[in-house]
Amino acid sequence: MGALQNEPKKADLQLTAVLYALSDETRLQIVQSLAKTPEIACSYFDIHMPKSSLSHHFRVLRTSGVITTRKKGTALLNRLRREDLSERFPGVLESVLAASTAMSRRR
Amino acid sequence: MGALQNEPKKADLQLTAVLYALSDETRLQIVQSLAKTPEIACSYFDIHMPKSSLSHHFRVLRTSGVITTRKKGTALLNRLRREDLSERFPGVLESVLAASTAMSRRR
DNA sequence: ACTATGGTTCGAGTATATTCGAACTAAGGA
DNA sequence: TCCTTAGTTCGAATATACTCGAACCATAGT
Repeated sequence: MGALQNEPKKADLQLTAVLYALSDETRLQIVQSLAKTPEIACSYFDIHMPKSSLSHHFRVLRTSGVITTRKKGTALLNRLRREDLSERFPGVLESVLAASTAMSRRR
Repeated sequence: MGALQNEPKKADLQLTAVLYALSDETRLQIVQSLAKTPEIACSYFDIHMPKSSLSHHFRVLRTSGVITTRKKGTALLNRLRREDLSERFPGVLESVLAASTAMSRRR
């Protein structure tokens, strides 16, 4: 509880909040990883960054409604809210994901 | 010149910058208006806000590459960079526009 | 009960954005 | 030439976000 309660319900998703959450390289990187796997723990990312910073970015993603987090033992498993997002904002997550993976492939 | 030179070339468009520019209600409102008309002057919006603030938001849209601005007499005409954006980030602007007009219709 | 793991929260410092008035500039019209 | 229009730029105030160490809190294992 606590962190997991800040997730907005589907009807309360705000487009601007979602776009803001996605407008950051680190968070986009997290979202890309989540797009490849159903559920991942925060610790599973090879993003070199103090855990309090990572936690901050996960919270932004969580409170904006991009991801959902559930407890599994001692870890927190994160999942993209694909269905909710594509119902409320069809194509947004999909196209951002496509564009961002296209960009990271280019480098 | 000056303001109009800050526009990034198509190849230099940054996804995060575009998403950031779109993650604000005022700017989204501007983008929605621009989507309905080919070109509009800044003064043409019924956004009640001091002109220096409006100018700021137009600059964010301009420097991120969402809009392009050209001079026409004493006014500046703004246009959405639809083609550039959909070539670089297919579907992003389109879906954001669709979602945002859907939201503003709801209120 | 102790310890380790995987995270969150707090707090402070720094950086970045937003707001807005005021001064400026360029172009058009009287 | 003077005035107006349409917008930019500057500067300062305020607000918001990011970064990160330190302290904290569950849960799992020993």
